[in-house]
Amino acid sequence: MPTSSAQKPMDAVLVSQDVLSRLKGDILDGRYQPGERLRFAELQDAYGASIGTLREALSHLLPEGLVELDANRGFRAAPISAEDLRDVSSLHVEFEQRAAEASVRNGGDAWEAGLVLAFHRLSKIEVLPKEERRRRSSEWLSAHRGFHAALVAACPSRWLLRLRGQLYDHMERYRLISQRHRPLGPSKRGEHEALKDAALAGRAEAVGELLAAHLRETTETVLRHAPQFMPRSP
Amino acid sequence: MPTSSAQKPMDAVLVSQDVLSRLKGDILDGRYQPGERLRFAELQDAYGASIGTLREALSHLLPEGLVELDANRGFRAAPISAEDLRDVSSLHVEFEQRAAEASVRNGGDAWEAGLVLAFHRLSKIEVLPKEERRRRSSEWLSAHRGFHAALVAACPSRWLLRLRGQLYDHMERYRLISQRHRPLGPSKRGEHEALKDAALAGRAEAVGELLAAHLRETTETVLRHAPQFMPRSP
DNA sequence: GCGACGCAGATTTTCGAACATGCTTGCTTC
DNA sequence: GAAGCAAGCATGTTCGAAAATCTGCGTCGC
Repeated sequence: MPTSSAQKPMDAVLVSQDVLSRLKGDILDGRYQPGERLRFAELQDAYGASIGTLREALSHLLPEGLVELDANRGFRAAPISAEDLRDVSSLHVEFEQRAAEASVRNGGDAWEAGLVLAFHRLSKIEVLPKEERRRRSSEWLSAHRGFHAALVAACPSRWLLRLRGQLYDHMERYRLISQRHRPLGPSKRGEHEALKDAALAGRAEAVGELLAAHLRETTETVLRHAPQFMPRSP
Repeated sequence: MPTSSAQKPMDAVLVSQDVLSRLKGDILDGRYQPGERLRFAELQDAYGASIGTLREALSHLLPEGLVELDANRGFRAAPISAEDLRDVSSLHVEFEQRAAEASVRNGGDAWEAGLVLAFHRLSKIEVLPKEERRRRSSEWLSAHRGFHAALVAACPSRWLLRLRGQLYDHMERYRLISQRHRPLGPSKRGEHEALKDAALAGRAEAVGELLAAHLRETTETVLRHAPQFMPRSP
């Protein structure tokens, strides 16, 4: 059941786009239990859109693998499993690494500026005390996403970026779901800074290795807490 | 403009699913010009479904990258370019190769049976004279898709398979679009047979290499004819 | 003559209601 | 008492029309 969808403003031009981004955010947040049925009546209350519009948004999420549909039984939030997590993670690490290395090798002034800006934004939140960081978690989420996006932004392969994006979403979902069942971990500001510095120094291979380690550690943490929120044993 | 959507029966339980598969097929076929606007009035005539249902199907195609949407201006068939083709192709070759190798190493009896069956179905069409093959191209298309799907079916990574599928679709689109501007090439029955034999013999690496060569050659052919159907120069 | 304004017409976007389907419950029957 | 059936309810699916938006064209003013 949806606790509440925290977002309220619609910056999107289209209602369907607005609903889509809020719905997607809520699924990534774990506001809907994996496997939980997504009933239109509840969705209408939560997002204030008609059934048709909701259907459109859910159909968009279908090929991304965030919801599932069985005929005449409606939509469900996609299930999770340790096996799926390992699958997603291993591909995500690889893609993120490849995209980042290509990005560093290809990046120009605009890319550097974007990276510095994104790091600054993220850093400002990560230096705060743990309590404050927890309160502003949605801000951190957006900044963190922005930083990693900025890092790979100069990758010339549009398709690598697109696929990376899909995998990033699913990893974020696992991360957020697990975070509801464990205390907030320590800030990773140091790792992000090292990433930024190596990237600006043009050390593509170093960036790739730092990134892989950074991501793998996160996956390990999530897997370690898996028994608390996963369907069956890992 | 849609010449005509050849399919007629709806085997799907849901109208929206039926419309989706027909629409997707027609876009892959190049029945809609890349970049062409997809007007609801025409779509209603062609598929006999309401606007809402069509919108649902188009929304599904959005994250797959087969259509694009700009606010209040409707949907368009995704554009194509030589650059995009090279991007899609290089990732597709790699994924197909990795999935196939993993599949061969992992495959059991059911996989072997499926592969033999799929090859048989494909082979029966590919041995026909060129004229006959041209007439039954949609049958060949389905059989060809089935063969390559059977080859990678035993790959244990669901995500590798999913991403491979997305790339396969886009490559098929380029292949079909280019085929409207060039004569039908020679049958590739030999290559498919070699692929099947190597796979059944468990020679994973050989399968990967044969497959990569097989796919790269197709891409080369398409690129060679690119000036005839691509927006600007290759 | 040129540009801005504004009125149709066409098109997209959104909604609410009709229709179909699946599920549950209570009844009947063996 | 249990199995099978049927009616009723809940839910998903599809449609057609209303509201909002854009586009093209003619007109007016400078």
